[in-house]
Amino acid sequence: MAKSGPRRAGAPDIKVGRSADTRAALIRGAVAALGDVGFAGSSAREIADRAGCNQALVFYHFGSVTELLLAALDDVSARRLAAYSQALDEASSLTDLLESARTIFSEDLDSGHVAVLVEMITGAQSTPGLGEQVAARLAPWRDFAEVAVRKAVTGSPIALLVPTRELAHGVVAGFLGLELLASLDGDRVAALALFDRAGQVARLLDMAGAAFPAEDSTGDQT
Amino acid sequence: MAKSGPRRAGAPDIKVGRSADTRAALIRGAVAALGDVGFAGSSAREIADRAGCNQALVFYHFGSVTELLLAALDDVSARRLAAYSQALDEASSLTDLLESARTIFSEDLDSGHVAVLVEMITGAQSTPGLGEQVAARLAPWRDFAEVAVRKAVTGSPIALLVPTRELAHGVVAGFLGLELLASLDGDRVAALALFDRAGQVARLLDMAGAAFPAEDSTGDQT
DNA sequence: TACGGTATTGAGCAATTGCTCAAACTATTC
DNA sequence: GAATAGTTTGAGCAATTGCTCAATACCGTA
Repeated sequence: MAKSGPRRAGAPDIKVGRSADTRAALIRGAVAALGDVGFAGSSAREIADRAGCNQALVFYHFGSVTELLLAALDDVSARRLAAYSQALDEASSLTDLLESARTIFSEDLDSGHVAVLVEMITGAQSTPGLGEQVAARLAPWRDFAEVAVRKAVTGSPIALLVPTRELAHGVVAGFLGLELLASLDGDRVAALALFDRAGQVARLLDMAGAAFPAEDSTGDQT
Repeated sequence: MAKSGPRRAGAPDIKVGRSADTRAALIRGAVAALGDVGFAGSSAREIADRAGCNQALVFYHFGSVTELLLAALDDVSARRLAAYSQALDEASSLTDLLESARTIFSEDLDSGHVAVLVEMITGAQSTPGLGEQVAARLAPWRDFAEVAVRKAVTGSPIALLVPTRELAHGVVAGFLGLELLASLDGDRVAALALFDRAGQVARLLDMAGAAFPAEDSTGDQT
């Protein structure tokens, strides 16, 4: 939660007091609940129990369960976005960037942050109107993607695609130990994409060749 | 008013009279409900309304809502699997097979069958134990994959991967008009896979070259 | 027509949900 | 200590859920 900057306006200041701790605890409880029992199971009482407080506080501080879940999404999304942005800034090559993104994503997986994104994206389907709100909350990722594209060379927003593709893969492959889909490891997905788009392999390979001069030598761009 | 007839259509008002008809109507209602209001919204009353019968019939015929949803999954899965299997039998080449699979998948998308699979896979997460049952119901796909692998040449279960990859893509990209992810069209996903796995491109290309003697017939943009 | 089993219905129960509310607690300032 | 504002609590309401059940409509058969 890097809140750097001398003066940063824009964040709506809420009443400061003991309530800040409660808010934080509720958000942490929401993140934990989303990971453990999913979107459908994340009721006000479930979250409040994990936060160690009364369920009425959910409505006192956030107005509704949905708003609390969106706040949790914001929290996780901002944390992830900040990490990827920093990796983008510090990367000296695409290979470098890819490696950083993969490390960050792995950490996010362990911490359950990926689960929060997946649950909010998928769970929003069951609540009319929530999908648009989730999309709005994730809008900063698109801005990030544009920056990443400009910093990259090929027009492929690789820095964005890494987390989103992994997310897409995780959504299906990670579900409930579903053997069929879980058996599709990354290599097979890549192989599929190749076979599925065999007609475009040559063109893409040209691009890949430009971006990756050799397998282990890092082509430097910036 | 509605006459009984085994005509699969979108009209949800079906008069029930006999047991078999009621069962079929309930399954159709479940398929429609899963597509329209998702897993969480597919309650017994919601499904029964779409089937034009009383909600108690859900429990009379299927024992529980979950069993009805699983029956709907079976129905859709069997239909899809049969279509893909026939395409696999009749295909004279992998390119041929790929084209057939794509056509079938497109039809499944329009008919809402893909939505049923997605909803059952994703929604099962919120019900403890349901994930394993969904996995068990989808087990025939793995057997199909093995047959497909044997009939193919490269060891890549392309006929299976086509629907599952499209499914994975659709799960994320199709969600609620989520602009960020929806902008990831197939070409970009393929491009990502290439960039992400640049080190394996050469090996995979060799396999592709063996599998696709003449690949330009797909008419895709080059 | 009467009978017996099947299919269907509406009412209703227990549990859970999001959410409200009045009372009670806490911390700060007089 | 008292007043005030902010925070927390437990009870409770209306709606919805999965599911049960007794009553009844339906249908083939005797």
